Amino acid sequence: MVTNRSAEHAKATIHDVAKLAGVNASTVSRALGNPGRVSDRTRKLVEDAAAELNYSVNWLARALPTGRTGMVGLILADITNPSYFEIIRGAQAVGAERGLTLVLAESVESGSTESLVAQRMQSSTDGIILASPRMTDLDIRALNGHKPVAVINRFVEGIDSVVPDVEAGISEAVRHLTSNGHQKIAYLSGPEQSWISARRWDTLRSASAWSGRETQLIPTTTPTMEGGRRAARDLIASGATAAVCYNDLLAIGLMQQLRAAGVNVPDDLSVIGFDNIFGSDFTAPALSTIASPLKACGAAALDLILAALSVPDQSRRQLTSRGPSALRTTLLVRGSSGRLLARTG
Amino acid sequence: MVTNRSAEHAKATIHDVAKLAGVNASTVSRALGNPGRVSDRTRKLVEDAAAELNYSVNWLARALPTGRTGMVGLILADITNPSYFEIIRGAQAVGAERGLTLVLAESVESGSTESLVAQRMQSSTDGIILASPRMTDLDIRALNGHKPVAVINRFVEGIDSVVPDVEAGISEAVRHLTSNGHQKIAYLSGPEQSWISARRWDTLRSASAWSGRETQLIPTTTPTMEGGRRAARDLIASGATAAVCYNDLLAIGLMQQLRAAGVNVPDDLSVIGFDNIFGSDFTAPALSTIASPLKACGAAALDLILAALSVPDQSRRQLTSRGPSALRTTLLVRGSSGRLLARTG
DNA sequence: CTGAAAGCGCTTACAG
DNA sequence: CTGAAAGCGCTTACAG
Repeated sequence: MVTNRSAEHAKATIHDVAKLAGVNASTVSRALGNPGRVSDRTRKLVEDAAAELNYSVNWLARALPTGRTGMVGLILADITNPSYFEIIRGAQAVGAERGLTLVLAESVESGSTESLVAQRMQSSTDGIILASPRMTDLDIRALNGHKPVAVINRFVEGIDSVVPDVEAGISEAVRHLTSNGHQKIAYLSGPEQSWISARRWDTLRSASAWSGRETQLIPTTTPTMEGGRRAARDLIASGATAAVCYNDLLAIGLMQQLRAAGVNVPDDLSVIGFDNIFGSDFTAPALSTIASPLKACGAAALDLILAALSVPDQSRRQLTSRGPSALRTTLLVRGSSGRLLARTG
Repeated sequence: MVTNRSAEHAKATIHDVAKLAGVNASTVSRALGNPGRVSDRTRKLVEDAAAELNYSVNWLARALPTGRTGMVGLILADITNPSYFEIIRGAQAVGAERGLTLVLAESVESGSTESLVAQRMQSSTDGIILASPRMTDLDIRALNGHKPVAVINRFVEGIDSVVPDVEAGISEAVRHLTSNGHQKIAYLSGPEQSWISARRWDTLRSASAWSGRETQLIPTTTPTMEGGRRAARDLIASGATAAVCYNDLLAIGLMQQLRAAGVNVPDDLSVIGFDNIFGSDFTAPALSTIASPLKACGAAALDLILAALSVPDQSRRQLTSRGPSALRTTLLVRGSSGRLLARTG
């Protein structure tokens, strides 16, 4: 198969339409953009000419004078990680609805490349959403200088933030574990630069302390299944009978390695994940997890950008929730957590 | 928390840099863009000024005269579907490497909205990748008029196409099933407009016929887990003892419903999926599936765009492969398929 | 090597 | 209601 994509008719511009319709280019612009600021007759004329020439606006060119690109950037730490898919979906859904398209980029878990990518995106987007940012508060605030920025899973002073309420889900989890006889709870942590991981750990620790339970931090190398597998040894050595993980990927990898090591879940050890990602209910046993309203977070972040765009120089909001709300986390008890059997001591 | 995002210093332009450096704007442009076409001394001058003003190029403005936006569009049928994640990853990876960023959009399985979205994207991207397109060949060719287009999972005459070789995986699957005693094989189909689904069905049918096996098409409503659940009844009624599914989502949903109906997989019925998506090995039993090199497809598509961009008006290529190659499909036998036990008869 | 000019495709006050 | 002009921030022949 051999074909040529010839130059054909170069794309029609506003001037071609103007010539065909017998009006000025500025009139074409108005007829197409602000109908109502033009007579019905000329609007019809222009529309017909545009249709005949198969004209469609050049969004890039429009963006230069207006300053509006119609795109919003979404930067993720790792495109591979299914936790982000729901965030993408949520943002994409409200974006599509409001005529905005998403521009995707990835920081590969690095604060500096995140900074770079964000800077590059800045000129071609109307705003940027940072999902689980790895860059410093300072850099984030600097970014916010020219175009609105919204962050997910982190509070940054002066920046629109959407953070699900972790407390609800974590205290449910602690209650669930304590009522099932667990005395020592481990936390498989996320990346060092992750604000939300620190937050989850703090919350878990205080909730456990409040119930008189011991707790231990188990560091991990990466927030992936591989990271979970590698942390299994430390977990077993810790003597904890339950593990709450920074995310489901860690939890799933952990379960794989535990099984390989002959540790039964949940009889010997309870495992609880975070996020309720796609597939977390496929595992055997199905993974208990603290569901995070990821989709709602994505949607909320886009809403914040939209709001900042329509009312510029306004005070920033921070979205989260106490009590029943779209942004609460909740515990999903499935098969991987429960009463301690084998190693009760 | 209340802060204001003040106007601050409006973003520095090339003219600000020019003034500070004491040169003409065109010189700044050259110094920053084509170093070498400028004296070392002025280059240094310009660079210092740019650094002092924290100047960074406006990509939008640059795109207008050059015609290069630095973005490539990727249109998916359904962002929700994990099958696409690897395509995104593959494209994203080579994009990042070559300084291109991905713009994402979704057609929600509709040819007409796909067309619309593609048209809108056209002006702000250097090229467009259609992953499993739902639009007509005609529309795709029209799209290709101005900017390069590449399609994945479909052959379109005159358009760069990347299609994994389905035959390898499907004939492996048929061999696997026949050697395990299956006489009748069903195919749970994908969307009507899906070229690749038709292709898979054709291939399955002829491979089965060649082995003297019967085959039957089972239509589905949507290529999702829900669609798989809904197709279970028809499958059971069909009398087939093995089902090959258009994708893993269908297969996983199907397995859920079969279990609910008391049908044992794989003893009563073998199930084989397509794609090897994330989580397909979490199921119990783990899903046998025909792995598609999705990531390689995404990367290949981006490569084709890049090639078309660097050598314009060239003849189009169609990537696929016979024999050992990055674009072959292969059968992954896991727990959901095997020898017929219960209903052998 | 560098400056001045024209232009990329659009929008938007400003007159009339 | 409509036209002519200026401008968005950049690039790139064209002179010199």
